[in-house]
Amino acid sequence: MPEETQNRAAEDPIRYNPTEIEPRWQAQWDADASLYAAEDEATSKKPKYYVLEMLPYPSGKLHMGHVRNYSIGDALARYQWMRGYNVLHPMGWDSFGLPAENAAIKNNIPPREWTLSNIAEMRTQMRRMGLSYDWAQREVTTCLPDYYKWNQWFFLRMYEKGLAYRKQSKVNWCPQCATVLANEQVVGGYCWRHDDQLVEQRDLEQWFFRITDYVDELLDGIDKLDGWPDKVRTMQRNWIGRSEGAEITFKVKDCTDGMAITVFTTRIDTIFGATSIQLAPEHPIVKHWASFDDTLRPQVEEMVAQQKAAKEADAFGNIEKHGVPTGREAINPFTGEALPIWVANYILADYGTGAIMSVPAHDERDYEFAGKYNLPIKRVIAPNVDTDDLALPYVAEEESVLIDSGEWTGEAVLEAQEKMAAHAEAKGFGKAKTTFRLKDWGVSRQRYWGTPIPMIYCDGCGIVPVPDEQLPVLLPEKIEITQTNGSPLSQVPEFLNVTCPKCGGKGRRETDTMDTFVDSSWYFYRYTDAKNANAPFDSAKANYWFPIDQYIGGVEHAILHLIYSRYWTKVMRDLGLIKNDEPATRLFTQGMVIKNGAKMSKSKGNIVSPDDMIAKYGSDATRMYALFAAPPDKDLEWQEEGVAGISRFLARVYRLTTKYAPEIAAHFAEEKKTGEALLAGLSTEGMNLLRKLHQTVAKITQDFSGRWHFNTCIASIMILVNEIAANEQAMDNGLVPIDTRAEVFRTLTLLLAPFAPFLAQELWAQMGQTGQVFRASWPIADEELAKEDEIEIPVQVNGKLVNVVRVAAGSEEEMIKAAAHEDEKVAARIAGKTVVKQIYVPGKLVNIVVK
RNA sequence: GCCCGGAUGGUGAAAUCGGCAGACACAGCGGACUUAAAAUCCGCAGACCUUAAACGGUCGUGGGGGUUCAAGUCCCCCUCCGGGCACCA
Repeated sequence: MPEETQNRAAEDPIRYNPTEIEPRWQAQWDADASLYAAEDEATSKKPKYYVLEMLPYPSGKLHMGHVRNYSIGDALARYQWMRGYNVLHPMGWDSFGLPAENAAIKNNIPPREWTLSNIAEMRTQMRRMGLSYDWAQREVTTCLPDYYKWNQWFFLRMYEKGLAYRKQSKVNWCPQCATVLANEQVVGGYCWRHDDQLVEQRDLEQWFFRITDYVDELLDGIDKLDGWPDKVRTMQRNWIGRSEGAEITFKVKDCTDGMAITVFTTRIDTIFGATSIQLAPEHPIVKHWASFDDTLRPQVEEMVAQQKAAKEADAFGNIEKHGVPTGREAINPFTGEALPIWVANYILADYGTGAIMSVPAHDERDYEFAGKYNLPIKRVIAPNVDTDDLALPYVAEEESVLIDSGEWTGEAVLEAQEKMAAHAEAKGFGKAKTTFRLKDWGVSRQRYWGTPIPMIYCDGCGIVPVPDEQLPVLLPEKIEITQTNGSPLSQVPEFLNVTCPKCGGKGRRETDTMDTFVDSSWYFYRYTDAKNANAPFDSAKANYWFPIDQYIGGVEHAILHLIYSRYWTKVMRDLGLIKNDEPATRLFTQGMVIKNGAKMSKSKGNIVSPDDMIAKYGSDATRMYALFAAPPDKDLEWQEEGVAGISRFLARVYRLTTKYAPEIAAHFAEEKKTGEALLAGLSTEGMNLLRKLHQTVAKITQDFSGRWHFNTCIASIMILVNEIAANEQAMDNGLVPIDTRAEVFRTLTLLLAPFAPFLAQELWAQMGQTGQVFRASWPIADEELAKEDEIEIPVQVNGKLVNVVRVAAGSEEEMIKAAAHEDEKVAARIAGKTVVKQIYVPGKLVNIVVK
C-alpha cells in the first residue's frame, strides 16, 4: 500500500484502521494478567473445557502454519468462553533441540540465550495476533530447569519400574547431527533434519523406554479414540504393526547339544508345506556356524554388508533375493521331515525371530526364492472347492482348507491356525505369538541442548540413579559446542565428574541427554499446574482438566508425538498421578499452508510472513483469512488478494456498525425491549433482518459443535452483513426500529468475536457494552424467528428442473403440487402427456414423471 | 503391493440426510461517484448452441458403467494426485 493512501486512511475517522484498533486493545489486554485465566478447579461451577494447540519449537518467527493452527484453537477457546465453559487455553515452548546448538556454532550465541530470545520474539507475535493464552499462570518452557527437572524425575520413576533400561543396540546415526536418531526421525533413510544426509547404523549403549510393555494397550486404545481422525488412527496402527502368529522351534538335525531354530510365522497352518528354513545373516546361529566355516563366513559377511547398505539407503525392498545353503538341516516338528537350512539376504534379524520357515506354495516371496534355487514346492492349502489348475503361489482365503496336512487335513485355515498353535504348545515345541513392529523408544542423544539423563556411573557400584533431592541435574552454562567427539557434555569436567551418591567414591555422569520427544510427551499436564515446585503437577488439578477436550495440531505429529504422549499418559496413570487412560478425547489435524501449489518453505522461496500480513491488513484479517480460505482440515492455498478481501469485509462491518453505534449505545443505556415487544408491528425489512440474523446464529453454533467448517461460518456472516447493507436505507429512514438495529449489530459483534477478536471488542465498546466481548454470552438462535415464511420449491419434470415456485412455508402437499401444475413452464412441459407419478419431498421439491 | 485421503468455474471454495451444482469470496468485465486515480457503491459473470438483444435450448462436478423419479453425493471398474506402511515372515 502506498504510504500516502495509508496516511489518508488514518485520518479518516470512518475508515477501518486495524493498525490503530489492534495495538490499542492489545495494550489493554496485555496489562491484564488474569484476562484469559481459567477459574480455579476447586471452586468453578462451570463445566471445564481444555483446548490445546501443539506447542511450537521456538525457531524465532511464527510461520503461516502456526497462524492457522492458533487461529483455529483461539476461535474455539473464545467460543467456549462465550458458551459458559471454564476454559483452559495455554501455550508453551518445545525449546530443547538441535537448532539451538547449530545456531550457537554458526553465530556464537549460547543456546540458552538464542532460545530465550526467540521465545520472547514469538510470544510478542502471538500477543500481536490477539491469541487468548494464559501467559501469566500457564506458560511452560521445556528448556528451563523448573520443567526439565521433572523429565529427570520421571526418568528415575521409570528406571525404578524397569521401564527405563540400558542396552547395546544398533542405532540410526546422522553424521551431520553427530547424534542418534529415533526411527521416527529417519525419513526414507535420510535424516529428518538433513534431507540429503543418509543415516548410518552404529552400535552404541543407549537408554531405552520400554514402550513395548504398553504396546497392546496402545494399539487397542486406538479403537476407543473415536474423536481422532481415522487417518491418524490408521497411521498409528500401521506404526505399531501387530502381527499375530506362532513361534515354532525346529531342532537342528544331527546336533547333539540340542541346537534349535525358532521361526516366527503367521501361517502355522501351512507348516506341512515348509520346504526350507531361512535365517537372517545376523542370526546368532549363523554367526556361530560362520565362525568356523570359511566358505560360509565371507558369504554371510557380504550379506550383512548388503543389508546394512540397503537399509541405510532405505532400499531394503529392492535387493535381489539371494541365499546360501548352510549344509545343515532342521526337523519339522509337525512332520518329522528334514528341511535344508539356508541363510538369506531378505530375512531381517530384528523382526520376529530372525528366522522363517519357507512355504513356497503359499507365499509370494518364498515362491520366488524356491524358484530361483529349485527348492521343492508342496501344496497344503486348497480353496473350498477342489480345483486342479490352481495357480501358485496360492494365498489362502477365508474359506480355504488344509490338504495333505496329517490330522489337520480338511480343517479351515483359521481354525487350523489356532489348533496347531495349541498343539505345538502342548508338545512343547511352539506357541501362539504376537509380534510388533514398534520397538522400544531409544531416548539417548549425544547432544548438549536437552535434558541431562540423571544417571551416574560408578566403578564400584555400577549404574546409580541421581537421588531425587539432587534434581535437577543442571545443564552447564559455559560450554563449547562442537559437532564431533560425541556428547558435548563429556567435554565438561565439572559436569562429568561427580561423587557417587551410593559409596561417595568417584563417579561420572551420564553425558547423553534425552530425546526432545520426552519434553512434549507430558507438557500439557504441566499446564494444569505450571508453577508447582514440588511435583510435576498436582494430581487433583490434572484430574480436573484431563483429558484434553480438543487437541489441535499438524498431522506430521500423528505418529511421533502422539504415540509417545499416549504412552506417557499410561505410565503416569500407573504411577498413580492421573486417572485418564488417554491424553486427548478429540484430536484435530489441520491441513498445510500452501503457496503456489507447494508447502511453504525456505528452500522453495514461497514463504509468506505473518508479520507482513499483520502489518498490512491486521491480525483480525490475517486470522480470519486463514479460517475462510478452506475448511481447516484441508490444505490452504495462501492468496494475498484473499486477505485483502477479508480486510474489505471487516471494513464494511466497521463502517456499518460504527454508523449506528452511538444510538445503539444510547439505546442500551435505557430500557430495552425484548421478545414479543421487539417484534410487535415490525416491518418486513426488520423481520427479514432478524430472520437472517437468527439463521446465521444457528448455522455457526451448529458448525462449532460439529464439523468446524469455519469457512462457511464466515461466509454466512458475510451473507448477513450483505443483508444488513442492503437494508441500510430502510434502517436510515426508520423502517427498522432502533431495538432491531441494536439487536442485529450487537449479535453480529458476538458472532465475529471468535474470529476477529480485536474488531469485535472495538465495536462492542463503541456500542456501549462493558467488559470483554468474549466473556459475553453466545447468542441463542430463535428457531421461530429463523423460519422463512415463504419457501421456494423447485419443480422437476422427469427429473429435470423446469421452474421454481414460491409457496407459503408450511403449505400442504396438495397445495404445492397444485402450484407446480399451475406454473406455465411446467404446464407447457407436461401438456399432452400422461402423469405417471409425482414425487414430493416435503419442503424440498416436486418431481412430475410423465410419459 | 497393501491401507487411508482427494480430484467441482479463470482461482479459493459451497452444496451437512440422494433433492435447484457453483453459496461466499478472489481475480475479471461493465457502470456510478471523481478533474483524475485510489477507496467505496451498484451490476454481470460455468461451457456451448441459438439470437440484433432477450427468450430459449444442450452439456457440465477426473474417466467409464450401474442403481434411482432424481447422483458431486450411493455401488462397480479405471486414471491421476497426496499421505502412511512395506521382502515384516
